[in-house]
Amino acid sequence: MQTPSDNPHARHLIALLDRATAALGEELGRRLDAAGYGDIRETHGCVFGHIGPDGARLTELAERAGLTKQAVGEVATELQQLGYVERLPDPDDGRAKIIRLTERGHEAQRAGFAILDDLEAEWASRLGPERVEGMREALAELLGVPLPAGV
Amino acid sequence: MQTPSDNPHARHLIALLDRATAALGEELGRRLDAAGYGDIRETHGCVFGHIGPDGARLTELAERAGLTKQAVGEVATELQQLGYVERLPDPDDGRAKIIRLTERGHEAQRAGFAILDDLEAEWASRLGPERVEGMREALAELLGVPLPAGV
DNA sequence: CCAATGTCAGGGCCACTGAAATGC
DNA sequence: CGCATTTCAGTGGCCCTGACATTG
Repeated sequence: MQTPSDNPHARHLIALLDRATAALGEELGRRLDAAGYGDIRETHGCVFGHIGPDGARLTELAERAGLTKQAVGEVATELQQLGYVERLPDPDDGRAKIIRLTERGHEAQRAGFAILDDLEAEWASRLGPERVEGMREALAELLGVPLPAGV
Repeated sequence: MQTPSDNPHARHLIALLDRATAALGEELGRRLDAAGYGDIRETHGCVFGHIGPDGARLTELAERAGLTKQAVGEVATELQQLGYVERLPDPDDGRAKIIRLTERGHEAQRAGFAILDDLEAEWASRLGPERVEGMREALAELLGVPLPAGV
């Protein structure tokens, strides 16, 4: 199954990048499921992936994820019902609410990040660490994402 | 706008790969639009990206794209209405139909591939060709996509 | 009065599952 | 008859635009 390479498009970066993203996403989902987080889907990444220990505002999350406030708000509501986040009034701004991970939310985030680290390590063991790091640096440079010097 | 890097997730390959895919896809759309193909959307790639000069069966396209026959069939119907493909009965198999690019369809496919080549060349000029080729080879190896020796 | 925050309502795109008609 | 190919019908996920109440 999956795309055979009997067509020229298979070599295009957009195809390779897309498939690689999908491969990581699917495996992440599988392992999260196996780890007891079967109710977490890929969409939820717009919250888990951009929220820090102190929580964040909806607007902030939406900006970081490149999505609308409405879209992220819907995800936040779902994660709230699942018990992964809570909404607290912002003491400094009556309009805003702080979206914060619950204890279980923190566990899920750590589990997800750990799985992603594992997957990258598996890639590194297949390709050699330099090639994986070369890819990360190349992508970060292209996208303008600063990678901290120390790792 | 776009994802700031004030969170650890920004360094994860899945985030970088996803953003890179989106960046290429959006720019492809913009340039196709500018080239007079404003009615072609990203979804159409499941046909344009996997169809050869002799056309292909629906089942074949679906397999290559990793989508269901129904999904690709809907795209094919839309592209047919737009005049980019035609459906011909398969002379060897009464059940099947051959989906083939029309003349305009071929032009569009060539235009799209040329734009993707241009975008990759622009990346190469920013990063150095070795780094882009290194990325392509790394991804192809990870995904099991054989890259032809020549090039 | 204007801007920012979050939410409600509605819609569109996309790809899925299920079921059917036809031909091998 | 079993299986492959295509298509019709229905559904759900996901993210959008627009409008609104509330607060800074």
